[in-house]
Amino acid sequence: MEPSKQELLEAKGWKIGTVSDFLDLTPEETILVEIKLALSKSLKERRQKMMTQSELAGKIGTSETRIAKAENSDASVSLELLIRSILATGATPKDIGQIISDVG
Amino acid sequence: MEPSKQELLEAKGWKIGTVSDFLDLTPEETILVEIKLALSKSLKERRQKMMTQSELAGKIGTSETRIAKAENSDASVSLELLIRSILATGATPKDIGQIISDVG
DNA sequence: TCTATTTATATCATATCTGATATAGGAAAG
DNA sequence: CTTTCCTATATCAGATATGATATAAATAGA
Repeated sequence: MEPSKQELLEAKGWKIGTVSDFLDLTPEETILVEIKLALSKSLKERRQKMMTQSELAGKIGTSETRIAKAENSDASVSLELLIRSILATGATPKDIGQIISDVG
Repeated sequence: MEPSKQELLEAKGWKIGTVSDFLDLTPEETILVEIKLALSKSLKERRQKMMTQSELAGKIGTSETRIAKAENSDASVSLELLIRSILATGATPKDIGQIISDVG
């Protein structure tokens, strides 16, 4: 994905469904973005129920900064960090599979 | 994940279930590795049914080289490239969710 | 209010991942 | 044996993601 296209991840409050109309994303790129947004949203919901961003960061050896970015769909956060973070909330592969399945 | 731990991804032919005994992986790290292995395996199966590595590479603007590495669970391949590759085979979020759910 | 805690944003050097290139192995057909 | 096509592996410069640090903005409680 090109840098310019990752900018949509910074459009935090935007309604999904309008993003691919605004930027010229292929269907596959759109799905990938929606998967990332869904993972970010789920991470925030799961994490808030049980611990602070700092605590979660400690579990996977990263910083509170990066967890905040992950939960806010910052473009600098990879799928890998999103998945690692969600796993640190106790999510199972089934949980993660469900989040992704629900995208579409 | 530390570089040394990514080496297990190079243990291509190994039986899953023995890897976390050999390397000192946390349960979360083990799950992440297993997710990557499952995605690699699924990518290869799906792609082989419909096109060559070069054709798939062309669809997402990468090289045959990287698709070969993705299908062989090379440690240099990110989750992002794996997902982008699988999407290029026509996989839906439900397909991908199912692959990950099946991990455990 | 003040203070402590949590979350968010910016910057940066380093680490990791990338596409590209070169090259070789392997399989199928002539 | 060649040739052709497909796949695998190694290397590398440049791009992207990383953890760390600093700082500010919320949020909550006294």
